[in-house]
Amino acid sequence: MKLKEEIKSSGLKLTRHRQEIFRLLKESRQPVTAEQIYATLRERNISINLSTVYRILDSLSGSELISKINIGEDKKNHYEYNCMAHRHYLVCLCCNNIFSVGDCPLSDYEKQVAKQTDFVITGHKLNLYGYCSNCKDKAGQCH
Amino acid sequence: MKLKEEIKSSGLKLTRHRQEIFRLLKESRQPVTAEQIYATLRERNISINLSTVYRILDSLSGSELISKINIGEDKKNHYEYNCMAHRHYLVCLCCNNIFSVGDCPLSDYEKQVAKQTDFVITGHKLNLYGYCSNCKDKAGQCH
DNA sequence: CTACATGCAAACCGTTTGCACCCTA
DNA sequence: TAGGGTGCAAACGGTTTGCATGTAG
Repeated sequence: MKLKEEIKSSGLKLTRHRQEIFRLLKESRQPVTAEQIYATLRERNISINLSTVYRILDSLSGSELISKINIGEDKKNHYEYNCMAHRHYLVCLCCNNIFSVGDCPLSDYEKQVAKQTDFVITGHKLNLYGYCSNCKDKAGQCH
Repeated sequence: MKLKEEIKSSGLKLTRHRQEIFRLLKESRQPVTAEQIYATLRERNISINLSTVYRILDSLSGSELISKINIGEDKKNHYEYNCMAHRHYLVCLCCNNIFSVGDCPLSDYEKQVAKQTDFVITGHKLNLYGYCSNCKDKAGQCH
């Protein structure tokens, strides 16, 4: 489905800003923050307010067009196009970029923990930390 | 080692407040937030300021007596006695309490992802979500 | 024309910091 | 008594909100 239809069919009004943000997320290979989106749009001479960025991210998440992810290292949220797949994240401790990983080794483990703890387990989050291929050689010099 | 010695031997001055907070964490079966610590101390008629709680949590973490954990669901940090073991967390979506889990199934997976992505992986965080044994029956009624 | 989108400024909430005073070692 | 610990109030940073105006359908 085309970008515009995706937005419309989720019941949201089609706005210049919504299109730009949704496109940006759809084309980005990595989850990004509200600030990053804001900065990118302004570089492209698209005038927008930060709170509008947040509101748009909210409405797109509400319609499940994108997902909000909470890595928790810094306090900033990240957002990515919602491909409807279960994902894990790879966080670079040097450049702070986040990469998505598709496969998941955990279904057996969930069952095992459920048994041990008497929890009903409904999901999980797994983040891996390290140094990406760009940063691995300068690991010592990072923040 | 006794509580007081643990604090002293890490180079920190021994204070009423530090003792109380460290003891509270050591005795708690669950990771807790700064606010929870603050509230508990005041219930016990120990007068303290929230910023002091944060400062003590900072210094205890700095000395590795406790660890700071960043679950990321709410934006609050949690703290727990540092048992020096690698841990994962079980978060109850109803009462928001956090439980620690000891065992970890991920070392093979780390190697596999490292190969696929050309990352140097240094660690990971795994959180499981669900309903604890107290809450599992009222899952529908939670926030 | 109406309901939702937006800009702006102010509020929010968890956490941190500056400064004056206090107390442990 | 010196240097770290503490209370208080104010700052901080990411995010949210109230209100007046703008715009898509």
